[in-house]
Amino acid sequence: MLSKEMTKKDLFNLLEFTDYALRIDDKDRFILLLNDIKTFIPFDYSICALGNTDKNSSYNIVNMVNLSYPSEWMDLYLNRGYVSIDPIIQTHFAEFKPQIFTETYSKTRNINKDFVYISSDFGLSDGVAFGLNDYKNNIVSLFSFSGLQEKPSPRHLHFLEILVPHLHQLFMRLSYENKIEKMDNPLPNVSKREKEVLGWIQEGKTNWETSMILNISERTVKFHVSNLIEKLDAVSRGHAVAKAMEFRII
Amino acid sequence: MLSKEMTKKDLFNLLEFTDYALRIDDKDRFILLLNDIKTFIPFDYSICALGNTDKNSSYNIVNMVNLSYPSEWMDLYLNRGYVSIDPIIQTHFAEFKPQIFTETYSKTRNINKDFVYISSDFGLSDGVAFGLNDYKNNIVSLFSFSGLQEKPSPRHLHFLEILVPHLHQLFMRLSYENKIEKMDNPLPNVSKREKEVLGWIQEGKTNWETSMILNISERTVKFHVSNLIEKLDAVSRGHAVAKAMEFRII
DNA sequence: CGTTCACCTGTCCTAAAGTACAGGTGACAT
DNA sequence: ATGTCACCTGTACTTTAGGACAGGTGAACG
Repeated sequence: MLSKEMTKKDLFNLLEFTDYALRIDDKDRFILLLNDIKTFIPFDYSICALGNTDKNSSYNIVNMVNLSYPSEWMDLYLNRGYVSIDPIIQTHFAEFKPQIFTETYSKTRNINKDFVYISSDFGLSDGVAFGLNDYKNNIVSLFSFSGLQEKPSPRHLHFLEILVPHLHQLFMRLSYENKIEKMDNPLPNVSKREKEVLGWIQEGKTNWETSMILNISERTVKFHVSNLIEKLDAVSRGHAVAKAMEFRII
Repeated sequence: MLSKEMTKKDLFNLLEFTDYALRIDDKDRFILLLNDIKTFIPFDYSICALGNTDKNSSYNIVNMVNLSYPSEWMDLYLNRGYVSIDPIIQTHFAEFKPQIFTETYSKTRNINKDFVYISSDFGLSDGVAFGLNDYKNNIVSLFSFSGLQEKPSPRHLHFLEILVPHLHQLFMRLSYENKIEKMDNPLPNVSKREKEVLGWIQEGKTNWETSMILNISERTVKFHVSNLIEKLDAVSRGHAVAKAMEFRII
């Protein structure tokens, strides 16, 4: 698959890109990196999402990072529930292969005309969508680049083929580390003292032991634990620790 | 840093390498990948390790994967505690930069002659050591390639400079996911039923609720919980869940 | 100056968790 | 055939946890 159209400089740039992808550790730099793809493929808008796929072959988007899609379009998209009629999304989670928007649109029957017209109005008429399927964890990523300044060429697709696995891994890593907030799922706001208490619960300390360690009364520890259980929407201290660990609060 | 000595084919191979590194998901393939580095740099022996560094600038090796170092040498190395006198290790965790064995040896004062002679007997007289420092998590990786068939050239070092970050990330990921067993820390052997119970504790269920779910008596649930607490070296159900999550048993 | 919020403390009571001791079964391997 | 192991169950008892009350302080902010 060593394409002749790729220059040595291209390959070097790609290699540098993969190196950056390893080192990035926050959402902001992730966004900058995604923007850098413009040096390979000229596009105006991009967005990426992680979707959970479960056994009954349905999906739900758990994470979405909008880089540059117009906010008016995003509002429309989310409010009108376009996520459930978007042919790109549907095809992505069903067939799971790279797509060129226009090709998918022309293949899709019963397509929602409004969706196509309005997206076209926003300059999103053509684009490419790529992603990876992590079968082990039932997670699918989707990277969408739209507002292309030229028709997607095999060279562009080849670039994406190389880049997307790195983007996928990076996106997964940042999501897993809660560097990217989940949709409709803001992290619980746990205070400093509560985290301390949580830490000692995690170590298996009883309320009394924790009270001795922190030099406060046992009652106060119980108070913090109660608040933690409520904040974390848990039913017991053990549950609270488990959820806090899931959220990577501790 | 686009070296002229690098051919287009080299860059392409490196790019393919980075792609493989993303997809690997078990220790065996990790070892195969490390072995593939021979196509870039000819060596006979290699080994890699992860070390924990704490505040007081000491270190301790937590993970080690020996690919091809002679087992007799490894036995000697571990039994005689060479890890604490090995100049390569000491320099790695102190100065933290790529090393060429012979250079480090010549710079090191009070060097243990036995160590150098014996390692030389095993054909490990020259080699290169690379690694990355994850300051955020206080984890350092070390990749050591020895028994070089030629003197390490700038080209070789450049290859490693590109490869090592990918190896580091892969090694970290597999260790984190417990795909690579920790040294002297075998994973507790938790039975299937115990895992079920553990899962429900994690969900915050009480013993009685769990007994209803699993169709067994509450006493039996308590029995399993007790065994879990013992196996996981915990002091309470909450602690057991926390430890199980750390070990990635659940 | 009132409001909000993190933090702290108390009593009383019930529901869980956890421990000690003492058993039983069936599967599978040496 | 004896042993090991995952799995299951019981009674009786002590310790913890957690909820329902009802308060307190000091710091920050508008």
